[in-house]
Amino acid sequence: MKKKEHKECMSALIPVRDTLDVIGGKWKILILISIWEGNKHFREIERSIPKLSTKVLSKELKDMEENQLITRTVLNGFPVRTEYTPTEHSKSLKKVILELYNWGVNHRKKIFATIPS
Amino acid sequence: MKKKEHKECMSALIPVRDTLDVIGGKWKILILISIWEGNKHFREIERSIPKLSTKVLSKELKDMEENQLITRTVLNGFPVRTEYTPTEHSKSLKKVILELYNWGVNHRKKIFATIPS
DNA sequence: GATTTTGATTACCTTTAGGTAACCAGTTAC
DNA sequence: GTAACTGGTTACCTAAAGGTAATCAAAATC
Repeated sequence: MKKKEHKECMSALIPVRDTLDVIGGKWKILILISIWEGNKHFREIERSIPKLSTKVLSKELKDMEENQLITRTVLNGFPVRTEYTPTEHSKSLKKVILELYNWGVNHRKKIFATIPS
Repeated sequence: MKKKEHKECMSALIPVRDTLDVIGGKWKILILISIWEGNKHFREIERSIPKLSTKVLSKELKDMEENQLITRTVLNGFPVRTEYTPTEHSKSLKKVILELYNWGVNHRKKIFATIPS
């Protein structure tokens, strides 16, 4: 028997990994949506997402700022307020999330159509 | 100052989570692509993906079978062989992955265009 | 003057994902 | 008979993600 052949997997998957890193994790999409919906302040965003802790929110907001999904502005006022606003770039994610949503809906149909057989 | 308003985030995000669970993780997409490319046997798939261990492959193949992305067939022969083949359902993921890829490519452009300023 | 609100940071713990290596039975080639 | 192939399983360990709770300063409210 001759040696089995196998094809090597290409690593042009880096951009796919990048995208999954940006929107992956338990909270990132929820936080993004909260900001898209108009929540601007730290506590406002925190309270809009049940069970989200300040620590995680703080870390995710930094990540999202680095990834240019949001802009952080410190307003000089008496109780110093910070504003988070979505960038134009962030909005290009809406299409991606919609795609994930559509596939997920269809997948549920497939799975539930087969299990109760 | 009146009580700040904040909007609650909807949880129609379950299908998005589902999709991320199905394609998330370090290896799932690589394994899928390997099978799409024609690799059918356990060791063949394993060798096509550098650094992938048998334990992780074994677990991921089970997950993928449950999610109806692949079909597992045991061929009764002398050295018992097992074949993994992609389902039609799995192919609907190609569009999703392409979408992730496109966004990732564009995201890299954005990020690298800003950092060396 | 004590508490509450603002936007956080820090230390510590738990949970999950993933990695390492040994081992199994059956078969075939050396 | 011994080595290597087939398709896996098991026990153990590490690393990363996430959760809990305390703390911070400055200002406003009670």
